[in-house]
Amino acid sequence: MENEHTYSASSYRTPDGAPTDIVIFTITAQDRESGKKSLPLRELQLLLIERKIWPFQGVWALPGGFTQETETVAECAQRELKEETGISDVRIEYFNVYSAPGRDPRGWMISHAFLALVKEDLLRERKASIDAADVRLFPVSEAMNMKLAFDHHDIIRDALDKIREKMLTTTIAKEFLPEEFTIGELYQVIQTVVPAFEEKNFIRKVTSTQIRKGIIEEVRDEAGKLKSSNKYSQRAAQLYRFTDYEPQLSIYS
Amino acid sequence: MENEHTYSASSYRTPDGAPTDIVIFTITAQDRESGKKSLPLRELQLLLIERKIWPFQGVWALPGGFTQETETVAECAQRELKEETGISDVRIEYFNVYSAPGRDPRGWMISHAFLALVKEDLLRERKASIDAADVRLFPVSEAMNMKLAFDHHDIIRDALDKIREKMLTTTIAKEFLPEEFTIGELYQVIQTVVPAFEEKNFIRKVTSTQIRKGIIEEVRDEAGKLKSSNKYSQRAAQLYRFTDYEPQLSIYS
DNA sequence: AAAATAGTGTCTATAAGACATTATGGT
DNA sequence: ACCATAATGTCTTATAGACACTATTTT
Repeated sequence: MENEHTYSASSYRTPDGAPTDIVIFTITAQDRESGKKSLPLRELQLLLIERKIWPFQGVWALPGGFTQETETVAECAQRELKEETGISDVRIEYFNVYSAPGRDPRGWMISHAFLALVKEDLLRERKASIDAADVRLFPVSEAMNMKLAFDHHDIIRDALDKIREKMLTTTIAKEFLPEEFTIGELYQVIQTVVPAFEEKNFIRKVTSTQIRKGIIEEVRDEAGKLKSSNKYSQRAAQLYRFTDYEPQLSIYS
Repeated sequence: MENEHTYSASSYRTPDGAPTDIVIFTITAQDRESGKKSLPLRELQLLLIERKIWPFQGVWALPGGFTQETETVAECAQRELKEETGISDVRIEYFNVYSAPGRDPRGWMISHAFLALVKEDLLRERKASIDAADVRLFPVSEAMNMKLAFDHHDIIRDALDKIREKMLTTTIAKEFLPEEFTIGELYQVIQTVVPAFEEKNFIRKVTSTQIRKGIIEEVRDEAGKLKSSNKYSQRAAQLYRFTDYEPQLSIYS
């Protein structure tokens, strides 16, 4: 009877680990040197850590680590992110698995890749951990030309494709923006992630077109007066916030 | 020097396996009894196999099996699908990982779930394997009310959400249709997967609207004359085929 | 006044959306 | 003649797309 419950596959070769890798994107904003008020220069960056141990000692890599028996891979990603960079309370999203034989010199490792978009200020809390010599942001274009550990080059490429698609089809732009923002900031964030994006009448589409009307809404103060900001420009710009509405896209309607 | 290369994590607990599960959807078409020509009744179905061994002996489950060290999880899914059901040359797509502790009584198993959409006739080649007492199609609504092995209920629910989304945002409808099809068939396939889908002027949108114009094209015979079919109706309907064009959707443009 | 960003007016072509109407050919 | 499905006509309103123009406030 007990023999019936013997799991025959247990005598097979089993994986040597189920690691997670986390691709953290952020958009940095840097004020331009000209004394005048103007939109800051924005750049898409990602977070890497320098490996202190074999394999790929001294090489930059994505944060991540090994899943434990008592947690899901998503919980592992949250935990490792906290341990290695000090970042917590971030919405991370699973996007792919990497299982090519030989991808990890330590053995048979099937890695689960997550991505997260965080506001720049959250990264100020980052710290070097005992496992990493250093933690740093790199511009995405620079990271793609660096030597990276494992197949992290592929993982970053896939993550980038994914957020480009999501930037245009969902409201993830909000992950990069403050609660209240101007149309100019929103436009700039979209273009930072998707450089090819260009819409001549952007302000009209996003505010007055029927199907998109609900995505963002004007911010008003306690008295009900429209709230604006002249942080980036001489003329004050109307502030907006995202609503909870997520438009449903379709190629057939 | 050699000690430096010792993988310290190798002394940790490692997973007991990296299985794959494959959700195969098909749409069956059944002619209506009325002698007259009319559109067939279509139904979304999925393929399950009955387990012959512990755990969940005698319970219906998704096809799948254990990944080997020499293959990727995607290759495993293709191989297991072939072994258990006889289906090959199908485009399968990875969609999620299932890693909740305790999800598999055999031990710590992190499962990788794939989905595939196949034309009904491909399933005619299916066969019972040595591991499965039986292989059968079930209507999705019926499968969701059955007792299923492991967390396959969750996997199917997620797969269903995924194909509903993809049915409206990509051209996967082609996976369910013959090379040449009528607008009526296309409409019916979309509605079979997404019952809520309804478009009054469907034929016009899909054929004459600028942005969608390139998705499908009219089929012509050798002489260049428009080709039509009266398979489902008295009046012959124009035949169409999908092009290679995949529209890029955006909430901002 | 110049600069920099915000926002509106106006025009044309195209698309959406609703419905009624016509077309075709087998039973 | 009737039926089921295919396809078009017609009308109103909404959106796309282009581009010139006006608005606001700091330097």
